Amino acid sequence: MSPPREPLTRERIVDAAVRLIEREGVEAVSMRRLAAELGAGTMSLYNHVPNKAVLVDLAAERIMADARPYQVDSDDWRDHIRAHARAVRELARRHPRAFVMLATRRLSSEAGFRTIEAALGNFDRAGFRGGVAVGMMRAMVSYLLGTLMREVATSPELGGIALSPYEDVDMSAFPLSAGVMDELGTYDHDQEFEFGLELLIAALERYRS
Amino acid sequence: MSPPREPLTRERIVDAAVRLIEREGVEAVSMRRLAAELGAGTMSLYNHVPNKAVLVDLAAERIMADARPYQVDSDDWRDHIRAHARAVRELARRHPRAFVMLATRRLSSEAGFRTIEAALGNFDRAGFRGGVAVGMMRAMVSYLLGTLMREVATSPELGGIALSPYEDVDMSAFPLSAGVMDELGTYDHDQEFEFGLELLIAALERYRS
DNA sequence: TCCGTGCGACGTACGGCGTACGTAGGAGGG
DNA sequence: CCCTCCTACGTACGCCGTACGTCGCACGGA
Repeated sequence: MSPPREPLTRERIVDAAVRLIEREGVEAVSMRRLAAELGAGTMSLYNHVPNKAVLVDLAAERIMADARPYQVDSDDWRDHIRAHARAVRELARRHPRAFVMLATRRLSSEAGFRTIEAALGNFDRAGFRGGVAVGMMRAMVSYLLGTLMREVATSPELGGIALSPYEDVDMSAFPLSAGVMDELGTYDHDQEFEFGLELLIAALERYRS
Repeated sequence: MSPPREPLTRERIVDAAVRLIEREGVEAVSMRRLAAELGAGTMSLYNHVPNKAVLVDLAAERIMADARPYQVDSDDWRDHIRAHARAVRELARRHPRAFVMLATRRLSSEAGFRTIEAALGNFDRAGFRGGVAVGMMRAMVSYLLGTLMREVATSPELGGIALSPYEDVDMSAFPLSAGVMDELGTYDHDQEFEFGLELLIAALERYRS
């Protein structure tokens, strides 16, 4: 009568963790809850995973592995940078609840270097080498990290702010803000992402000449 | 004999929370620990603060209030933007353990609009108005958020990574990375911050013409 | 002076957490 | 047939946030 329970596996545990993270965020993950979701005893998990921290690490890695290498058929370095940036954004949008966690975490050396190498390749194509290329890559990473954190934080489908922020503030003290109140109160993430991206690319172009 | 205990106050509680956050980070804050630090019973705190979440909010606000308006004597819009950016960085460096929390949190409308208004003023000086100015401000905020998160996360004095990351990775697969291994393994936050900042300013200049 | 009355401090208790530790049962090899 | 080892699991400890009830004290009015 007892259905032969699927045996516990690191695989199955990490899967469950990833699902839970994507559904309710990292803070919802607990060993007890995970075990319950798997129909197992809490402590059984510890036969496959040393502790919660590395379980979360494993889940983060699994999600990271969902980053697909970008595809682009162009010789223009700008198109490569655009495609790379958009691929990162795609990852963030596929896993909004996990993104902050991913961004905070140190990536595994292997995957990390794959990304770094690709980025360096793009800057190389643009004519940037050595320390300058590293600096540009880091500036780009910073911008991506920042916009995407903001985008994820303001996406309404996960409790992000709706606002309009001018509840009980005396706007007469802030004339410039008042003049762009409509723009301040709304987000067009597609357009904003592209705007910032083009801004940075323009800066690189200018740096070249 | 008993020294007349200083009475509990919202003020004193928030102070203790701020100190604890700056010393050990938000995750170290607990009502029990805070009470112990104040020589009071745990539940006494609830006479002055409705729950932990708003206590942390209050602490965040108090830290935020430490943001000093920047000073600069120049008519050049670039200098204003530089000064503003550096002021934000100063705040992050004064409160590294709290910065991620601050960045994640929604700022109080009043302080928020003061910052926004100042930023819009700088873009106005540069000749940018309306939606374009808002877009630029957001791009700038994204960059600041990103670099400073990275800077704080990699600052060694709070458990940031030391690395050199090439533990057991086969570097021959990543020739470009291998070529800049020294640069990848070290951070000069001052220089990197300024580099990215100048990059963005250059982009704005180019956009103007 | 005495008596409410109200407020701040505190203890207890509940349900949750991560996990150290001990145990039990079954599978596989000698 | 027995021994070993691996996996699953229960119990327990020390944390957490906080609902709730109580107690003592200061203060105002009679």
